[in-house]
Amino acid sequence: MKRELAKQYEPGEVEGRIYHRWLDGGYFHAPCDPDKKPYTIVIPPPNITGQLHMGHALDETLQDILIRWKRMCGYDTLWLPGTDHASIATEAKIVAAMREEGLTKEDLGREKFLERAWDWKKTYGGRIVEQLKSLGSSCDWDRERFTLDEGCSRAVREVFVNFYNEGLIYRGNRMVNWCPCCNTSISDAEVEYSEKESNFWHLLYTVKETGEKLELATTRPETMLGDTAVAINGDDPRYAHLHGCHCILPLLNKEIPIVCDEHADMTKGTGVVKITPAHDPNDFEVGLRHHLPIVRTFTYDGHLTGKAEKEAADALLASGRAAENEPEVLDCGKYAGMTTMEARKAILADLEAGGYLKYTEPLKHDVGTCYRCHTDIEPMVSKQWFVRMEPLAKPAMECVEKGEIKFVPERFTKNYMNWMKNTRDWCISRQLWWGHRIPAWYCADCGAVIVEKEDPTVCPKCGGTHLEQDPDTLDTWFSSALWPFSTLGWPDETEDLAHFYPTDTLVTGYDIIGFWVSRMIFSGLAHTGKAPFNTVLIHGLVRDAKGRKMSKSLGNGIDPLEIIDKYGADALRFALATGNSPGNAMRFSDEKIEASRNFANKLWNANRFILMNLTDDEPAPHIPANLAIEDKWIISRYNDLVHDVSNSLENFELGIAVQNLYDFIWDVFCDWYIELAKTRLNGEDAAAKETVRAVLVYVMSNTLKLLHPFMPFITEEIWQALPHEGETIMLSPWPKFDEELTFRAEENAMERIMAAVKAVRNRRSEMNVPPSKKAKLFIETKYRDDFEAGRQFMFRLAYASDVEIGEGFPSDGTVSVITESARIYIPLNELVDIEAEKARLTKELEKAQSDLAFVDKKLNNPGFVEKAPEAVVNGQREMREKCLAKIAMLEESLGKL
RNA sequence: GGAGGCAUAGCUCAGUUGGCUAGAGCACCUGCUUGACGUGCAGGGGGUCAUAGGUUCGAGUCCUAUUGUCUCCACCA
Repeated sequence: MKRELAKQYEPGEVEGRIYHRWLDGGYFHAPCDPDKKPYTIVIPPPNITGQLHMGHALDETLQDILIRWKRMCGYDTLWLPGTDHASIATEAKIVAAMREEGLTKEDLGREKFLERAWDWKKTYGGRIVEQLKSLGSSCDWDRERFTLDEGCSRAVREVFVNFYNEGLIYRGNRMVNWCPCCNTSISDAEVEYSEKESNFWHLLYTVKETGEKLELATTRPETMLGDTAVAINGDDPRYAHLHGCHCILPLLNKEIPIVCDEHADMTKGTGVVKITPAHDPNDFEVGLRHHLPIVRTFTYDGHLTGKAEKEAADALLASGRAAENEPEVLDCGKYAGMTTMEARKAILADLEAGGYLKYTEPLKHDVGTCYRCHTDIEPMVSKQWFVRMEPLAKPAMECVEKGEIKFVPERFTKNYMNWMKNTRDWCISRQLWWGHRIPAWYCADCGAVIVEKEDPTVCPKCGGTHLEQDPDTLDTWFSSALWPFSTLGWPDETEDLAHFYPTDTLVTGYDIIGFWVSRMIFSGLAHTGKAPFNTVLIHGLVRDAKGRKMSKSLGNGIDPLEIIDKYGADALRFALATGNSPGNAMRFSDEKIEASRNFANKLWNANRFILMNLTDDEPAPHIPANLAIEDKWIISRYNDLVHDVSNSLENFELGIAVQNLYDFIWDVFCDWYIELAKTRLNGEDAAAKETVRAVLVYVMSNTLKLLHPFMPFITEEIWQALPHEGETIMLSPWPKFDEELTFRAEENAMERIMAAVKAVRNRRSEMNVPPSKKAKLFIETKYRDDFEAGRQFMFRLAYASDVEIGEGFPSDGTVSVITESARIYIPLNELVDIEAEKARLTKELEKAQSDLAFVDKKLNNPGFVEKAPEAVVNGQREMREKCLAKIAMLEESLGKL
């Protein structure tokens, strides 16, 4: 039982050993026991390409705290882990690696490419999982999932087909955000805006009918070849005479109509706008309203279109199978094949030469970029698959309005609602290979579109066998949206699904409320009829010590693995939980992690002390008979701690729970109780020794349980070394607040003794009396019993050589120390300066009198006495009594001098 | 343009439904080989809680405005 512990805590040696013991014990596995209440969290699946960063570390720490706490509370607790295939991110990395070898996707072909991708997943997907383990995450690894595994893929297919049949998924030509670097469409949510320097180019288009020059400005002159109209506002008096007229498009000498549209804002610029339906989201809408031709002039990889592209498009249009809004393609002639930037230069040069460029105005504006590669986004009309959002968003908003899902902190509800309200149809197809392939087939014979759960071989319309599957894959977030139920076996009605779904708490950063949280909510409601979780706990981002976002480009990222290596996973977790309040950003600094490491070490040493005092056959934790006053005090304080920590956890106030634990362990237990305990431990009374050992073990082992969710490794290691019952602290029952363990009278008595100790120390320190110089203490008090009980502590804690409790002590050659409950004379003869004593006591008296005045002001206010809660008023009355007592003693002492 | 956060000690931040005269860590100053710990112990200095109003018996906490700062969303011919 008894074990020597090292002088300093060495996390490296402990953590791996303990984690394996937990794994071997199967403690993380949720049994799916129908008799127990479930508590479920699904992990936000990290990307397989990812490396553990501080954001993950925070996210996982918060989840593990909740999970370990609920598990100890007796829930059938499931923390379901897994990873995300991260289509764009992964594909981009593999393509980049292939480029090193001089290979392209096309060189390999789809099948070989996917083989590579799966190899990649095997290598790196495992890495992030191992990193999660090093944090101490108590995930049920038996249930680990991957968004592209068989089950998740089946769920994706089910959802796609159902939505398609319900008309909630459709395919069409729409304006999408195109990334010419990733070569794929991306959703609105995936566009990031950043400010860039550019220009307004003021162009002149000639009006055919009047010959006048119409001035308009553009930031994107390279799109002008695709202009199919010029818009003015119908109410604009400046251009009333132009209704029904036409412009001659420069360079192409093409006639295009002047249309009246509300999009043209009279107050901006000249009030004239060029309309390029194929390459601008607003212009696309204008084009639809006025039935303008849609003329595409860019290729999907960011070049200007030429003869080949035009011929292909013409053929499609001629075939009669083109979808609605199928764009025409322009052969851009001399500009064909140029990149958009090259084309901008060439076209501007030609416009200037032709006298069509009036002037250039410098401008800073926000440009949309791809959130993965930060290439400028090209708005393009393109044929894609979309999810119709309006019918899905409605119930998703209602469910949050009705409180079925609660955001913590609440203010993020607004964020969510805002996103849901403004969202447009979700573009879900991606021109990528790594992902869930769209389950749609096109019949080459009749052009039918077939969307089915099983791969079709024959066209159901014409019986033809020339079927071709859509080459595109789905947005990564399409499968993540199903994560809370696809991972539990949906669409099958599994036991896991019945028991663990809906899940309970979702923990994530505010940055993916739109990407992920909202999509899980509408998906859960649409497919399972239930909200996928009841609480969304939002945390902020982890920033560096200067408050900057940690990022690769800044190179200021702190690697959590290095921190674990140096300080231990417990210290990292504790640092991340400390001072963390929901939704707020937190900075990570060396001081913080060092403070946490020091705390772990403090805890470790407190237990070294306990262990070195225990006997070889120390009994299991229990509350012994014959408790001393200080035992009742610490047990009562501990009991309050149980209440406070439990309460804070219930309210997701993890930072407050951590603070409570820190203060109790360090200030209350170590700095006071252990010191108080030494008196008996070093004494000769065997029975008293037995009692104090039992109290030390009882309070410590239970406090370890409260701390366990935050610092799982060290608490397990110490708990095992102490007398204990059960295999692991992980599965020991969470302490309960017990009315029987509240001893307020003893708490008050101890407070009086401790106040006296502090006052003596303070006085001695002020007078520069070293601890080695002991002095006798004369104590006058009306709490005689309390001080009799506490007299023994005066020797150790207040440097007393002797203690006398009584009355009428001499004031000559002594200093008097006055607390609310006692006057203590310390004979320090040669050190005493009567004048200084007078001055000090006078100052204290003034302070006490002003304190009294402060209290009286409140108590003399009828409004306060009538309206404030009784407890608050009584508190003030007690305070008044204490002030009066102190004043009386101070006055008496001054009188004696 | 819309929405939201933050503003508290030299620094980084807590402060739970308004209720003892505002706390912690770090830094700073003074003591200490106190038989668990110097990653420690004891003591100390340091804040008119951004500004101005308001509600209330009572405001760091709630409301309004202002200033500074950060973030998100939208728009940008």
